[in-house]
Amino acid sequence: MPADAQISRITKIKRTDIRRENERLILDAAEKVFAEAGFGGATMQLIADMAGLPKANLHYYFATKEDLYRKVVQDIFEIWLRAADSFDNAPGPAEGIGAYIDAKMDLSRSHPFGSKVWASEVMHGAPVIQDYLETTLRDWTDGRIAAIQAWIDAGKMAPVNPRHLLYMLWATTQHYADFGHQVETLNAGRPLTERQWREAKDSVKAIILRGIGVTG
Amino acid sequence: MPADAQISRITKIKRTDIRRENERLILDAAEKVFAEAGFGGATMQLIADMAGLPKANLHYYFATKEDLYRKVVQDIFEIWLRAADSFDNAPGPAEGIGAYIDAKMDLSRSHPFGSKVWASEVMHGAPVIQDYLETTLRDWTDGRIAAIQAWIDAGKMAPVNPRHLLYMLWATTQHYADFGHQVETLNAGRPLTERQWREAKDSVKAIILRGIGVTG
DNA sequence: TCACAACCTGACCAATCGGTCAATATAATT
DNA sequence: AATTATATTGACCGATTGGTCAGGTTGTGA
Repeated sequence: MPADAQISRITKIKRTDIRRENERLILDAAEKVFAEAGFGGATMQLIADMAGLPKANLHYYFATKEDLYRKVVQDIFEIWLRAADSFDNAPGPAEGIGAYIDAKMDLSRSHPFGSKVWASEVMHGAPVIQDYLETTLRDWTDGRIAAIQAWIDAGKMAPVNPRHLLYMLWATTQHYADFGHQVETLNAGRPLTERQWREAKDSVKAIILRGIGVTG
Repeated sequence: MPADAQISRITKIKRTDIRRENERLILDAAEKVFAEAGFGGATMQLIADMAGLPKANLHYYFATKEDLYRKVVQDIFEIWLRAADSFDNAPGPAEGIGAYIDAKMDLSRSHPFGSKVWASEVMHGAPVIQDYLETTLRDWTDGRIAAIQAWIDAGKMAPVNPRHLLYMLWATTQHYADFGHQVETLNAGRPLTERQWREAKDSVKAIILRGIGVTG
């Protein structure tokens, strides 16, 4: 019975490992609780229970609830931005936008909690990441708008408003995470299967790519 | 100075008027506070202050915070469903879906708080309106899917997956309410002008209608 | 005018919240 | 082995929360 304990006690546990592992435990639990209850509804006690640590231990690693929340939101934002790499180095909209839709849809599936935390943060006026919106996100958006406009000027796609196209991409792909519960309810209460996820991705890509005048 | 008071004191105030007016005051304030702070972050005191009533008065009209919240969510759901009328009695997808986009976009503009409350409710697992999702919403969705499928079968639009088309319509139109703060930030921090709202609606309609093979 | 019902509200309460802290245990360093 | 830095935690605290209630005010129908 104490076999596990024996083993884990034998393996050397370094200081840095302890910190890294506990911070990971806490951040994962926090992401889930913040997503399911919102910032106001989340409690440090609930996060502690889910992380399997005493509440006081959370405050050892993260001074305040807001600090913990800020870290969760920032982590999500970075993952979210990294999906934008799909956009770059693409010869045309079919590849660039197609790959971006795939990447964002995959993120909605793999990081549903993070997506909800982000949505909640923005919905409540972005009290924590307002500066990111005004700097990083604005720059990123301007860059992609320019890229899309270049495709339009090159005759590679229909002359749609690039900004609203971006909004449509964000909204549609994140819908499958943020409104995942609704999607699941309308799917006989069952999560989307592998096949259904493919169908969703294909449907979104088909409508949007045709919508911007790109033949699949 | 007490002129106003005089006037309002002269006009007969009926019992039913009092109840109706106060419930309206409370519901409007609640919708805004729930939208901006979430259910957990909202406080009865804050709602009371915004409504200009003592906190105890709120509990006279709504027994609990959850009762008040439930009423807010149900009201939004009905308004939300009513926008679906645009869909009906339409000869084809160009009129039906075009009008639906217009209606939902107008709702995002006129009822941004309600949209956020709904989004928040669904994101948190629909603890209050789960039964509505399983009955009313499911029926409504099935009906529209059948209508879209009929259009497809009649050769009036491209053979896209009707369900995912609906999700795209919901996601895109509500994005302008739920992520309104982000949209505003990316618009130099200013709310969309009348002209910009038209541009948004036209862009969404253009991409989607072309995306489903309907020539504008 | 009167009696009743609806409406109003300051004061209060138990429960829960985020956060603190002193005491202890564990690992790293010398 | 001794010392120091890091990690752990139960117990605690002031503040805030949703909700209650007794006692008052106001409208209404007889």
